[in-house]
Amino acid sequence: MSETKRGFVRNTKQREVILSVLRGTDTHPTADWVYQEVRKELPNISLGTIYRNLRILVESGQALELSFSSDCSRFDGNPENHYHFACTECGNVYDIDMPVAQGLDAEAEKASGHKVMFHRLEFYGICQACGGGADGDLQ
Amino acid sequence: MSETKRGFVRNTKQREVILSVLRGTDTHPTADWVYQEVRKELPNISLGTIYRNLRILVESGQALELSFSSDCSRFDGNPENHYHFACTECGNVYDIDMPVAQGLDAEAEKASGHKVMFHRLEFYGICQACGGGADGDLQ
DNA sequence: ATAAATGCAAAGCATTTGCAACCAT
DNA sequence: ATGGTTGCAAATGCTTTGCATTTAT
Repeated sequence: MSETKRGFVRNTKQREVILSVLRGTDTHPTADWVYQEVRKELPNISLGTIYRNLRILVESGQALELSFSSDCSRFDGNPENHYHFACTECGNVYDIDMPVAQGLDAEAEKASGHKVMFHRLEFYGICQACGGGADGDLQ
Repeated sequence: MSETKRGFVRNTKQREVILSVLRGTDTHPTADWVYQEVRKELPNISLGTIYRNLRILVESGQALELSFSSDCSRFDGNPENHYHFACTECGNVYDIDMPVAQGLDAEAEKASGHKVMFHRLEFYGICQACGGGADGDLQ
């Protein structure tokens, strides 16, 4: 789940262009959009290279991936809005019993100018079962 | 993107069992896990039926789907943690310029007992371009 | 020279969909 | 009887991967 280590990384024209495309937009593009864009400069690049490099950029902290922790949807029988904790180690998702901060919606609405209906909040870290206690502070 | 309207919905044994399986666990199962579980009671049910009914349950507010707004990953060239707004109408994702609430991590850690490293917060609603102004209150 | 990175195509997976049969209303 | 629902299988779409070749070091 966490293959964050990579011996060393070579600089390639492809990765350079991908990163500059990513930095040059605020549209939170999909991999395919990046592909189409990069192709204008490197017509022979392949989608596989886009994916491989996006992953490298995310793992090395140069880009953010916007998606839920899991690669597939998970479902919750409790339809009321509540928060979740996802363990980055084992992938388990837990409910968090803490009050929903409604004030955040108003704050975001003022900051963005968009009509905010609700929000979703997920916490990430190491769960108790994986050795990450709330007060452990192992590292 | 929003096919929330459905003429009327019939009650079926399949949907009943799916909902009870969903209500009977707190593991935030995947569609496939639900499938395996429901199969113990209805051996002939198909995965397609699971997916169709999970969608109905989510659309009718009886269950929650845990996933990012989009069906595919989106990438952000800004690697610093910040919040996003996703329009439920057009699917566009916008950055929100508001301070990251670090206090939330401590609160979640206390409430959950897990070691929290960071959190992700997304707001949902109607963006300005789709007619949802911050003060509009159209409805 | 050496191993990382690429392009290409095939494969993998989660999810959706077309369709004939079925069944709740 | 009507049309929503199902089971099945094929299809779709995003993402990954195997491999021979290229290329940064």
